[in-house]
Amino acid sequence: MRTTLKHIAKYLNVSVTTVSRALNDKGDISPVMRQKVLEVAKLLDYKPNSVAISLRKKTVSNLIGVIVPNVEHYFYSTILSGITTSEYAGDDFMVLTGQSKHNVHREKELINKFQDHYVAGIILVPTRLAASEENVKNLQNFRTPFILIDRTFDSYDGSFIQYDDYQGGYQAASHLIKKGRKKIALLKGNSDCSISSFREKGFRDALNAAKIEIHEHLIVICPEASSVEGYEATSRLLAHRHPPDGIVTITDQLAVGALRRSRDNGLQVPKDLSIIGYSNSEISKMVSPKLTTINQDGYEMGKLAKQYLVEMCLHKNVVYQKVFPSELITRQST
Amino acid sequence: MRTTLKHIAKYLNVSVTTVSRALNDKGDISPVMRQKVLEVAKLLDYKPNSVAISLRKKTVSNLIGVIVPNVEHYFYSTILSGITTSEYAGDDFMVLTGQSKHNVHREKELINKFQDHYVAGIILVPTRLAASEENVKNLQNFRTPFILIDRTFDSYDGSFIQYDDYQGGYQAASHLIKKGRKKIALLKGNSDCSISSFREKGFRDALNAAKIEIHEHLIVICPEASSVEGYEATSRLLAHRHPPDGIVTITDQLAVGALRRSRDNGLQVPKDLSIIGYSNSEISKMVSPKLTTINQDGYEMGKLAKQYLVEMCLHKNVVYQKVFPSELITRQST
DNA sequence: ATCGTTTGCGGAATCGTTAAAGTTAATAAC
DNA sequence: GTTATTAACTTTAACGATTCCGCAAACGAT
Repeated sequence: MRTTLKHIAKYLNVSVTTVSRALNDKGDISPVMRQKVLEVAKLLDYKPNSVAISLRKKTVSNLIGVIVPNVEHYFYSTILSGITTSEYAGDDFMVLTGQSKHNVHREKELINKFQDHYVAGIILVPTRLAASEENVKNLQNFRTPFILIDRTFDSYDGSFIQYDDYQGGYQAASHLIKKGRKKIALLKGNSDCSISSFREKGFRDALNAAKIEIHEHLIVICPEASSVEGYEATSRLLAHRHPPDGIVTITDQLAVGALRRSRDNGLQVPKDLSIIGYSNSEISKMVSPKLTTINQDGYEMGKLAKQYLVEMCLHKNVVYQKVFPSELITRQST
Repeated sequence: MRTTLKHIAKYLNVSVTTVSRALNDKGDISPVMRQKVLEVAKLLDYKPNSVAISLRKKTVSNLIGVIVPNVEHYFYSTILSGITTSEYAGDDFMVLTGQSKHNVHREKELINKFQDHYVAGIILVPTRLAASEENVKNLQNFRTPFILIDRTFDSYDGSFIQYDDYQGGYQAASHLIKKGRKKIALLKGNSDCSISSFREKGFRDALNAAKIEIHEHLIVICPEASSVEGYEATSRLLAHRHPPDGIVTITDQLAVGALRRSRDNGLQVPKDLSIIGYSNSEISKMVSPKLTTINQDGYEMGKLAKQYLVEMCLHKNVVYQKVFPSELITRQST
């Protein structure tokens, strides 16, 4: 049997309340008694029962809920890793994990279940879809603190952490321009994906600033942003009368697909064609030539999100907002 | 405020006990009353408070704990994905996630915290280290049902799910032999890693069965099993007086490193050198040439583990053991 | 009519903890 | 020396659910 407050109380012949107060150092308690209780607690190896605490306090537990679209995806898994690795001092939070699988309905369900379990707070990596906004707005009606990672919404004024996607797109395009590329293609995502839109905007602004013409036929939508799609899109691009000499992509997966297709076409990367990825994923370092890419450190985002969230649980009504500057990582593919 | 049993009871002017019994369909309750309670419960949108249930019933909750060495690792993240994706009927289990980071101490800590939270059961992917055995033995002393994934121990008689590593090593080596390779190298892991040992045993038996000499200098230990190590190990192998014409590896990462080094040496894969990976990871499909590898479907393992665990929670003292046959996936690198 | 059994429900205790209110005894105040 | 005040506890009551025990009505058997 686990040691409870009762055991300690009986041991010292005091009331349970006294023991509770001593351990929490809260309320009327004498230093002498406090010391005695602490000793016995250590002696009996007392560990607070978090379930009972949750029930009693109704919401403040040492549980946080995390929702990512997909744990298999490297970027999301690094976020999760940053959250679950306890580097943050005094941090014994447990992490409830759920995958939305880019399904808004499931996302909502998970949020509900988290609240059932009295989570202290929620870290949410919203779905790529615009519909996630509804869930976020709903979440704001409750007192459960939460923080968004990677994506936000226009009118959103709560806590969030993200990378500067506009700047990332700008940087990627500028890099290719600096390398002397003139016909630059873009493999982007769906139009209702705000991240892709921001990157595209940066891309366009960079080309405009350098007075380089934007060929709309070189801008291809790849909904899944997978390597297969990248392969096929590149296939079509290269078959065109005016093929590109540079390709900007919004994921490393797309870039890897583009890379494979280029090689299959007998092209040399980066001599004939420059390719730049996005995310600095594991794969970007393993393909050859290694991918130039835009860094996105999910681990750091996750770590910071947890720190923020813990602070938010402690002091209500605090808002943390952080935009990491994007960072170009130059390797062999450009 | 959330609806509780009390609310329903007051609404119907009956006792809380009756409501509880009606909802759980357990104990003395008349069909008429049961029906009435169910209706009101739906009307008031009653949802059971899992925290209160946990506290009262002490252990049976709808929470399970999962420990993987590292969520960033693709194989482990697919396992986690299989567990958290609720494809299993009537399954509203929440998942507590923790990373051991291959640290036995941390593994133990996580197990303790899971038990603090009254998890119904635990899914454990043990550390690569032999020391994990201690934690598992300890776990057996409690009544918390648990199941191991990927690794087990000699005397272990509890539930587990794994792939046949011996067969995998055998299959990988046999495949290269069939391709006419004579000087076959092995990039393996540390000696205290049982998985690596099993694969090595399969490898050796396959070579022996085919009467192919095993050159000990072609067997290299790569503790991290990373692509960098694969690159360096291959570097040394190729510099040898009798370089290999085939390389068996225990991870796709090692194989990718080997691939890169081979190309950097001007060798053609698979013409001059065959390389085979292990795990059928994302990367194995993205490099070029695409890697021949041994399949390990983490998603299926995770999914099954959860099914088993749920059953184990329902009917105590059931033991599930499953060994998936290994499966060769032939691609371009051999 | 009487007794035992079954059926269906209510009351109260309980899980481990916290919070509000109540109780001492010692100290301070005049 | 009587009355406030305070410090340091204890008692009691929750949080939301389950479960043991008890009780009354209904039923069947003798």
